[in-house]
Amino acid sequence: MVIEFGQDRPQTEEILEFTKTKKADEARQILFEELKKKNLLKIFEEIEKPLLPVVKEMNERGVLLDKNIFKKLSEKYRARLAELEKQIWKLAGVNFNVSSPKQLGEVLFVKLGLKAKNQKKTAKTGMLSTKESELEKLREVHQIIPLILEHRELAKLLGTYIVPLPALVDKTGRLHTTFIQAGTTTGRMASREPNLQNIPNKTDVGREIREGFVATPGFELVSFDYSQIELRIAAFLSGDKKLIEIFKAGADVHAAVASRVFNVPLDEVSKEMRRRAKVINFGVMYGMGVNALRQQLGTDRKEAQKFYENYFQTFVGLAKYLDETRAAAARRGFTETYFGRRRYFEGFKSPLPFIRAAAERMAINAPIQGTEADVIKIAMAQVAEFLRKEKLLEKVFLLLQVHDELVYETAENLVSAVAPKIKEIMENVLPLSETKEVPIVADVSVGDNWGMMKKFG
DNA sequence: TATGAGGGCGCC
DNA sequence: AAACGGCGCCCTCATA
Repeated sequence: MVIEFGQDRPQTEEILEFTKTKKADEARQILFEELKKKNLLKIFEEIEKPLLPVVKEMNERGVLLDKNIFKKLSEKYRARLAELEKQIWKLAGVNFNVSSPKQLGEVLFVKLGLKAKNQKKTAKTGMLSTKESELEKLREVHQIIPLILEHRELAKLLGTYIVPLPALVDKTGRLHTTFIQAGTTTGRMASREPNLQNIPNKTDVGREIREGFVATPGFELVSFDYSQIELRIAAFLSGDKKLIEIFKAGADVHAAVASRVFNVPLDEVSKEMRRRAKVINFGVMYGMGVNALRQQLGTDRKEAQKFYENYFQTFVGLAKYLDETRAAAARRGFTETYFGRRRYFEGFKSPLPFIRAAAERMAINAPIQGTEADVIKIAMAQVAEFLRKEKLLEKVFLLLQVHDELVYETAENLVSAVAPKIKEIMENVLPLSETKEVPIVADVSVGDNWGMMKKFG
């Protein structure tokens, strides 16, 4: 029997229907047989099961919001948005809904007649796209463009975070998401209603929103961030000698990669060289091809091709690993993380090359992203166990998990004692003996709110 | 008024 | 055209 559930939180009735049984006990048997068959009992018993109460507690604790901050931001950005709209309408010579891609496209591409040489079209309807990367191409062409981009950013943040979030807090001012433990195909968790795994962080405006996520009085927020964990995982999964050496040396990984690929001494690595290395370092783990690389780097095809080749000629172990992962996934129909978590694929059976290529990219990413998910899940449960043993359950609370980051709320007087312990637990889920000596590192920061955190230690 | 598709974008 | 993995949610707009 091939089980294809595709549901992250099935109700009991749905489980019974799915297993075609009437009794919960029988359904349980059937599901465990399936786990056994897929070699997933260990993942369930050792990673997911101990995590169940931890996720439950995290959902129930919630995070305190400062409504005042949201109110101020709301007033400020509503006003700015109105200003922008007025200016945009004036420059366009017509009043229209700036938030409507259809109307905006009409204004930009027909009325104003703007067009860059590589203006992309949308996938389904073939209209000229107004997405940010396309508008960037027109930034210097017309003064309306920067106004639209600012409008986009503010409208997004206002509509998605600033207005909705404070309306969702409970009587005590706390906001509760639902973390879904089995929310993704790779093993990562998901967060819903609201999603607290995509709170803005990139721009200054975005970070202001994080300042509204505050510590309970008497507590501090303490955040632990795995540093470049996916790339470290790629290094030890692939066994790539050079990449492993880079991490063992503990230097700036993107700069070090640039130094190797461009064949220049570390101190001669330019900003641009580092930027390019960073793009490909990330791209590799997503199965990026030359074309996507070219697009991201903003270079021509030839240069991107050369860079791509240099990269894989430098990191031959990584190249070999990626090839083998693709091949094994196609042959077996699934991939496995370091801990044995599987992801199954249908795409390899498809006659359509595009579908098979998509399956290959997913197969490249799944073991890396999935191992990251395994590691942080193990850490969450181990930290919880530590807090239990040390009788710290009323002093330290896990609030959020954001894939490679854990945010705890810690009684002020305990931060300096507890933070190093949590850091240590996180870093030793995988000891050096299991990572081919690649260190797993977590950076710690502390603050009264999530927007202004200071490096700890 | 409710629903789903489409375009778009926030995070890791 | 898409061409880079994993998510959830917003607004618009057509349709029921």
